[in-house]
Amino acid sequence: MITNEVPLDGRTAGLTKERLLVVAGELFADRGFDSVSLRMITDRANVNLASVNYHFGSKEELIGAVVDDIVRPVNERRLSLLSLIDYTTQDPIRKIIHAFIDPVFDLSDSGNDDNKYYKLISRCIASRDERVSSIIIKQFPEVLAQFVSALTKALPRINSNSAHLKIMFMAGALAHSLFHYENLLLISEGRFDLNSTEVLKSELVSFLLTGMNAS
Amino acid sequence: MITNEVPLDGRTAGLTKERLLVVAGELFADRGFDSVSLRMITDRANVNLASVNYHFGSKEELIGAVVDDIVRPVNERRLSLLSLIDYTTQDPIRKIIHAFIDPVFDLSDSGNDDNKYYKLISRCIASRDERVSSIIIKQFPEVLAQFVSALTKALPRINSNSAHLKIMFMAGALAHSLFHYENLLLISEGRFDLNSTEVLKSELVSFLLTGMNAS
DNA sequence: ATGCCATTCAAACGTTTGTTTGATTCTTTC
DNA sequence: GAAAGAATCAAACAAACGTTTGAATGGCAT
Repeated sequence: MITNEVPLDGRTAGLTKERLLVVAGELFADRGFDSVSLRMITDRANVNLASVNYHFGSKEELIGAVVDDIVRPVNERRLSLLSLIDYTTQDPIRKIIHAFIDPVFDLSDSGNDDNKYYKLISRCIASRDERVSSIIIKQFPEVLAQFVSALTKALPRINSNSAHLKIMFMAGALAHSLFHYENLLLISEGRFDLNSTEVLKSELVSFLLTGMNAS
Repeated sequence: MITNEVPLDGRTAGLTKERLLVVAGELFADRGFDSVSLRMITDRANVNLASVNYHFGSKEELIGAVVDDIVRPVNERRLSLLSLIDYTTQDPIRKIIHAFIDPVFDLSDSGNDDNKYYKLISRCIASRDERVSSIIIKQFPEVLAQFVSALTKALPRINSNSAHLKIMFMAGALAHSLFHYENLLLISEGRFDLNSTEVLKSELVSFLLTGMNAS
């Protein structure tokens, strides 16, 4: 047997590919997927235009890689946190909510509030772009089903329809507030003292907590 | 004085412009603003390609007209409903919520659940596209401020930050659930008996109602 | 040193995009 | 009926896009 493993190892390789992922993520977060051209990405990354197609095959696959890179770990962490919940203890609903939103807030870029990860993940969650949502949709039914199941355990009286909808409400509130967090700061012109997303998070949790318990 | 009013009256005029607005709205609702080309629009509307630039000046202004046509009436109706609230009576919060979401649900296209208006307005509300959000942002601070004020009247103990955020949570939950309503039906493969958006609406109201009252 | 292979590069490709042009058609007004 | 102006039309425009090509580069094993 020949060692066909690791065909592209780390001589200088991986550097360009990595840089493309990072830069593309930054630009996508700021301007969306369509408005960003490959030339913007490769210029800013100081790599050749053709390297996108060389390393990823197409722009669509680059988008897929960027989206998957940020969405997959979030969903895996969500399911992981969800599986740890002990429904016999107090306040399982609060834990369900944290299982859903914490992996998103934990994407924080070293406490920087102008966080590219926040914008990018909220763009992904709320995306109406077919190329993006096809990736989300691929993972989300499993996530959705698990959270519906968890909600049913925590609230035996809830029906499936209601549980599904409540998860969607939670996803929407999370994505929307996270994306427009900056705008909120601007609109308020200083009157607003949300000096960190911690305030946003705690407000969101208490909002969702009571909402989940709604009849 | 000459009658310079009504320079373009209704001989045959207005027909093409109207048709463009309608068709563009349908296509934008389905595929987003970027993915839809002027040729798709003019072909489906059976009008000449150049008529977009003739009647609207540019694609961007067409988008603006479509968005404004659906968003402006909604926001005006919201403020109108809000101004009618008597805060001395019972349950003012419920009325605030209805003032925010009813004008959206009332866009219903003759009871048709596959509603282009729902998709379009939720695309507008949750849009991360600069061309769209610039229009939304132009109107929203006033709407936001009024609803924050209303919330403060109904809940004297609430602070401004919290009120701002809760309005955003409401907007996010509304837009997200409305847009993914169809997907929810698909994912559930029939187990889901949300046979009308009425169920969605009532679930949303009760979710928001308790959320608004959260400490 | 040689051959090999992954990577990079400049250049060009073919499409599609929004937009503009100039002629034509139609309606209204005098 | 003739002049005027609004609206429509086919055609072409320049620009930007994602993609492909073929040569050049560089490191590594033989």
